[in-house]
Amino acid sequence: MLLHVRARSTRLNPDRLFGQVAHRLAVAIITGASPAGALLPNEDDLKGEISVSRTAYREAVKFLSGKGLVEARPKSGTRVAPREAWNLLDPDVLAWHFEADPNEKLIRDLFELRLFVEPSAARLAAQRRSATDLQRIEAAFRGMVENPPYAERTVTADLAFHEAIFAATGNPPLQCLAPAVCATIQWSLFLKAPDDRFFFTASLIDHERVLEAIVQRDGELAAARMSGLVIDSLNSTLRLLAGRAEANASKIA
Amino acid sequence: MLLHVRARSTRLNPDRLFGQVAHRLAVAIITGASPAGALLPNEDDLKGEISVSRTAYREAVKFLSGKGLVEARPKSGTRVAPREAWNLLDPDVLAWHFEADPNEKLIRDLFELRLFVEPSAARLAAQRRSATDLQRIEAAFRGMVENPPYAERTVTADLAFHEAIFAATGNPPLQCLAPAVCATIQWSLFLKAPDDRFFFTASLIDHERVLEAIVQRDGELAAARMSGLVIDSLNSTLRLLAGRAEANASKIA
DNA sequence: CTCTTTCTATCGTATGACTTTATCCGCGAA
DNA sequence: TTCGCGGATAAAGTCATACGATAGAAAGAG
Repeated sequence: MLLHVRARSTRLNPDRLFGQVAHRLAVAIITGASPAGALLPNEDDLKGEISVSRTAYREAVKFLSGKGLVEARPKSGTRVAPREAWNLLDPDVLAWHFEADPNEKLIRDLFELRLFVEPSAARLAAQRRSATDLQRIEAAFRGMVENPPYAERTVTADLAFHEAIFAATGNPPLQCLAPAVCATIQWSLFLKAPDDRFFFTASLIDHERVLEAIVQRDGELAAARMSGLVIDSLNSTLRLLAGRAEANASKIA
Repeated sequence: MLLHVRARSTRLNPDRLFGQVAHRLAVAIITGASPAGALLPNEDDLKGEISVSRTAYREAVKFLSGKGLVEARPKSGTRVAPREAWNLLDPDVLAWHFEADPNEKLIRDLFELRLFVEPSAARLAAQRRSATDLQRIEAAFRGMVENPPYAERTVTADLAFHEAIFAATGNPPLQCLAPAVCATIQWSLFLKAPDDRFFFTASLIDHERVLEAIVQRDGELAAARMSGLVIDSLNSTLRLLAGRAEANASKIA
């Protein structure tokens, strides 16, 4: 199941050659085609596998090593790092994951993480938001209302809504979780795209209630409502995943 | 105030030349010596500035670009990325931050993040821990008890304690926050090192209470106690920071 | 069988040439 | 004057090649 959900803020330029190499290697690693501890194709041999110079290859490896996916030790070879070392919160790594192996466990784990951080972020946002923070959140919400359900611009607005809340916390390390959260949302919305409007309306109401709490500067209320939003979103996403699994099962039978 | 707290799990090999270059660039960026949007020294010009080949320099840039610190575009040059793009949760970036500019705001923000995620992590750990998970947590706690306060091994055990709790959640994306949490702890312990034993004993009790709740598989209790632990730790760290600021102020006066 | 030496494969670094691309700037048309 | 087009240009990107350093394997000595 290969999905092409483009990451919102990827650091990898796919136009560049090294970027393509990095992408190929990353997908191979994440799918498990190259298991942990496996040696990557030798820097000289790789000419045969993929026609690319050592320079481009090495730069790709450096890029991946920064994300913990590979581990290059002099002379002994470049090895795939153990899964624990991967930076699963990195936007690129997350995007590759969704592309390569978007299993339910990952979705659940990410929603779990959302459930831990987004309500807290909403609380802080309600307490600390500046006027411009609020404008940004409101503008994003309007974008969700004024565009058709599941349209490109609606999704963008949804992501902007959540990102703006993180931004309003004034906590840069916390804000670094925004890309991961957005990637999760984006992927779950992608699943729903062709679905009926019921969830969309419900989600809209959830968002509005969070916004309202932030307007009122009511931190606890904002946190509680954000919890509700995330839980609703998780439930509908899981239902769709179950539907998919069912469809696949019947297709096999 | 340059501190040399070595990061627990850094991906950068300081023995290698490109690693040193990456480090230099990173510190310059994080301190603000190279402000956002600033051009990095030209790939050809840099020969004059630092005596290193283009290859090594480019690999350093690739490494940093993966962490969002810089952004290279043909013709326009390699620029320092805006602060929002930095991955502040990356172990390397965090380590550079502590080394370059360990200001109080960052500490507060990181503790805030801890306060959001660690209690939740402790809850999950209590609910889901396996026997081996528990052994790991207990072993770490023993390491804290059996070694002298603020000794190298004690600090390591403290970090291992928190990391083991994250590991016990069985949620890989959540586990990716462990390095950031550990870096925070490590830095705060570094501050306290020469300090009296009162905080240490208090902290030990906090840890023991968390452990106990996890043993009992009481999620809510574990979460509550972890909150207490983090808050205690924050308070003592802030007190020490205040003490430092005072000392500095009186030194100036 | 073990220890030591040698050897080789592989990464790290350096260099120069060439390619691609985005920006700038000037020209000409509307 | 303004706008749009296109070429010049500078900088990053890519490639090929070469050499150094060393980890780990293989071979040899005891």
